[in-house]
Amino acid sequence: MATSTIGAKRKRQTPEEEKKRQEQDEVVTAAFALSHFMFLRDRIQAGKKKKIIKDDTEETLDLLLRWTSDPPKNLPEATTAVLGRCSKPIRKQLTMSDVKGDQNRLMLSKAQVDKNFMPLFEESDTLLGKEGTRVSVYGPDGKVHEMVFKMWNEKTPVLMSGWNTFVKEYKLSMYCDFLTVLMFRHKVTREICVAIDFTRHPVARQLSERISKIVFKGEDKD
DNA sequence: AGAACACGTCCTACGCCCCA
DNA sequence: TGGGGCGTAGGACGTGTTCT
Repeated sequence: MATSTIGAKRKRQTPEEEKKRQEQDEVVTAAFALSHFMFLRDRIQAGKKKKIIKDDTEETLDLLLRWTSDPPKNLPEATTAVLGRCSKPIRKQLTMSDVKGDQNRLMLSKAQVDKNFMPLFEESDTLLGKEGTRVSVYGPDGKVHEMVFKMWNEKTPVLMSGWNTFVKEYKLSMYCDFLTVLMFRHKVTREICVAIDFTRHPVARQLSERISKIVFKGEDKD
């Protein structure tokens, strides 16, 4: 029941297509409501302890393994038109801090950034500097958003300055939205760019360490 | 001047690894 | 086997900047 956005093209829909789309929207809305309900229930069950109940179910693992084993989807034309040297994609489940309005940042896994993104950087790039690197972020629809990619304390890679707008524009939600983040060099300008797609899954909780490891770190295998 | 926003740092939870 | 140390990711919160 995952709904991906990459490659989605706007075109006039027949009444049947429109009805089908509405049905899909209703399913997604229901998944959202269920996610929110389960999140609140978990927080109540967790009580005073801040411990978060994580999703460690085989259903979720199976769902995500099928998602990550999918062949790469088509990028929007606006992105493929400028696609130069390209990194391996990083996948990530959105967390509370990623979508919190007052944070305006997307935290990425250092291990995956080091492995997948760093080979694209050159000495002239200012990633490790205090100001970070300005990057053009291509959304699922090919629209470009200007953001800053930097390392905090030389250990935490974050995407900021514009991330908040991105979250609002695509109505991203914690836990149920999963990002595919791809870094590449612009074919003409040679600047560092990022392409972000998101896929919505019926997942209501943060993934357990076990599932994260299998699904995300398993991708590191060459 | 106060509110809102953006950014940065610190704290905590958790997993992994090593050693007794 | 289990406990202590360490590293990492996520979340909380403080501070600086901009806006009204």
